[in-house]
Amino acid sequence: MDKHYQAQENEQEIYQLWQKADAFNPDSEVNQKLKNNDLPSFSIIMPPPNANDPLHLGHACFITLEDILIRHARMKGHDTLWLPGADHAGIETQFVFEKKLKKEGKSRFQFDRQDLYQMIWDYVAENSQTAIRQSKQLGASADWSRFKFTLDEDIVNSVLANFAKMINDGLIYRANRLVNYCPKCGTSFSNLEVDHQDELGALYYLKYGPITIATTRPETIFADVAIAVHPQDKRYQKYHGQIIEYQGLLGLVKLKVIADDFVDPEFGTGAVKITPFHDFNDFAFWQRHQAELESAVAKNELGYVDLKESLIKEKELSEEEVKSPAIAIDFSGKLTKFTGKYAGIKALIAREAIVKDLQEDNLIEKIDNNYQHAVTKCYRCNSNIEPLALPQFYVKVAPLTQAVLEKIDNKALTVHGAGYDKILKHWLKNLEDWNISRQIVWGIRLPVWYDIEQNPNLRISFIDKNQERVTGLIAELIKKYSFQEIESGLQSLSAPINAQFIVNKNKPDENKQFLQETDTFDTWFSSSQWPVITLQNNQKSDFERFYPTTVMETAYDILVFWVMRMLMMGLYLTKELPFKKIYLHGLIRDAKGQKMSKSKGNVVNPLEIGEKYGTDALRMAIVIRSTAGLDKSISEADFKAMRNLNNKLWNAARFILLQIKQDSQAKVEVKKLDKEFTKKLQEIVSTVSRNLDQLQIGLAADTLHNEFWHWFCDQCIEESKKDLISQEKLLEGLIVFLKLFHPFIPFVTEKIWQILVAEQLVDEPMLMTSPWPRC
RNA sequence: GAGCUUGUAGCUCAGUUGGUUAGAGCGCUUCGUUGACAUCGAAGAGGUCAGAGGUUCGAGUCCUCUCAAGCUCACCA
Repeated sequence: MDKHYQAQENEQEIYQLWQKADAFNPDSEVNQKLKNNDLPSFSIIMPPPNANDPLHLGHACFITLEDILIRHARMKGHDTLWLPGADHAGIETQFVFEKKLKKEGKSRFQFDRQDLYQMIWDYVAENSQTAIRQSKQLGASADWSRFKFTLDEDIVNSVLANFAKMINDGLIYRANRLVNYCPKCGTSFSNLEVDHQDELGALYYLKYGPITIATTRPETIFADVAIAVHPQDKRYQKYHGQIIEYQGLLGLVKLKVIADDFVDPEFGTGAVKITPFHDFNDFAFWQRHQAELESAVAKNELGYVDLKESLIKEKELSEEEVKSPAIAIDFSGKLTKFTGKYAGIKALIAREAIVKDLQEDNLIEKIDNNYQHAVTKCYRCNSNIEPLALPQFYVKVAPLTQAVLEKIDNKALTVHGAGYDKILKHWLKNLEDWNISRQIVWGIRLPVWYDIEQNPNLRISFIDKNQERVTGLIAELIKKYSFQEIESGLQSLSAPINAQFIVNKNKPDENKQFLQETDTFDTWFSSSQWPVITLQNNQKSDFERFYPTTVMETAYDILVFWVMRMLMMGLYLTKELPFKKIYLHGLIRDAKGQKMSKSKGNVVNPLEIGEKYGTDALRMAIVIRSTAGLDKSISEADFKAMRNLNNKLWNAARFILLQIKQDSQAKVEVKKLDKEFTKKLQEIVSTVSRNLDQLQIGLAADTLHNEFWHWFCDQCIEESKKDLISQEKLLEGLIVFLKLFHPFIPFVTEKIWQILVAEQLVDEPMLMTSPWPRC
């Protein structure tokens, strides 16, 4: 044996040893032999990394924690499965791909959806093997033969079938509401995917005839329908129910004054403009007061009536548009025809022009330029989110969250991680319906079909055979283009809220002209079913054998995105929660406790650390003294210290082997401290086992480290030199420590074990599939 | 506005159902070590466990309040 343990030389070889024995697969011979049929199965579904992501410390963290639990369970004799996978990560991936297109001077609008999908598929395929290869480098003992990707055909079929089931059960419905729309990303987001940032902006006090209102968004005034005031506010009581008139920027404006106690009389002037299609509060107001407002809007008695009148005359307005409130901003973030001369200008730029014109017309009372308020931002690209009306599919969450809450109250679930059980419950009690439609290509397309004869008002855009982009209503376009040309070049489709549709995996009738919905599912809609559908689409008995899974281990920051939704969907689909325990780990921070980020330049690459100090050192540094739910700082010194631990283990083994070889003829003799030694060793086994059973992984690692170094090495080995402890006991101790350490530092322990095998000092051919010490 | 979490050695953090003298790594001081390991060992300095009160035979651990830091959600016309 070398004087120092050389991690780099051994790791690959050892991983191959395990793979050759098929030791990750619960069905393999080695594992069947190890299995204790009295114990329940033990399974973990690996959080699927984004197929496009290179590995970072976050991955290293979950791989290490899960691998520890899995290796421990396997050695204990559970029927053990760790099922790996990858996620297509819809918006994330399409966003990265579009950036790449932009660099090449191209845009997604140049391609029809089939071509775009294929291009992204190829791009992802290039990178997706990297994550698998790197996970293996970290020692992950996952069963790669059961690997699943969210866009695998069988997985997609399950997601589609479950969508149909939910439609039938009345758990999914289509509704036309305001959504969080990012004009830059070109898609809507759920409430969980937007950020609120405080910004210094301006609050404009605009003169609406006799009433002055305060607003931050003057560019939306063209879509106003009413003014809201507080019912008790004496200043405005004489106007309740009245229609006020004044000369606005683009002619005559008529607005109805309505009392509603959502208005704060202390704020601004106590009067608010109501713009239903550009603000969530105003939309809710519109729904509350629709009876009072709708017919007046339809008869063009509210809003910028002159402007609308001229649009009607010029036949620029469809019947449907006349009947509902105006829309001032479109999905590209530009102003619409309802804004007259400002049409086609981007919202923020138009705001400046409009404010200037309002000032010239003396329609601004004052401007407060020091107004601090929260602006909603796209979590992906940080653009301003535009609340826009769009028909979307929603999951009705109340029945699902209720069922989960009942299970939690019945103690069917334990959450490990600083207070996150309470946070989970809070979310389940307050969750709003979930918008699952996304206007992107990279994802699972909704199995929803529109017959174009029944739905002449479908608004579509497609690439024609001359590679030109064409946009319009299907009823008009079908006169000029063949159905086939439209369908094959289709980019996007927007169906009105009253559209008739059929839910079916394939086109419902080949003889009719059906177009498929172009929206794709929110990535989390498929991931929320992950534990169920990965097991259902694997080996025949996997679902019965491994569901519900034992532990869901993941970072706390995706508790609500993923874990909560898996609970809801898993319970709905199978009548059982998808896991019994949740273990949430924290973020890994740098030595100063700062978040790692590319811009700060403090990102640690786990593979570089692995090369420098060994994968075992990396793994041990990540978990030792870590606590569920709390962040952990790691510095270079920590990796070094753990490298030293591995070397210490190596040298302890080397010493014991040297002694045994030297005195190979010596008689077996009981020494003075042998009995005490055995007792203490037993205590360590039971402490570490208990820690691991209770998911106290950081504590288990700390216990092992201290007992091995300061008791076994500093005391026992020294005592054996004084002839107080026998060699047999030391060897026994080494074997026990190798087993206890193996889940944490699998490579160095297995390497030492292989040396013991060669010296015929142990019976089991592999440490990985040897039984856990009895306690 | 509401909720959650954290506060222990110079730094980063453990501390298991409340139970001897509160631990580890790194750093610091002194000494040692040519036969396991300098990737080492021995000895040591360094802690009013944020503060105050309470429960208890006994509190770093449980309860209440205060202070400080961080995170999340909601509102913001």
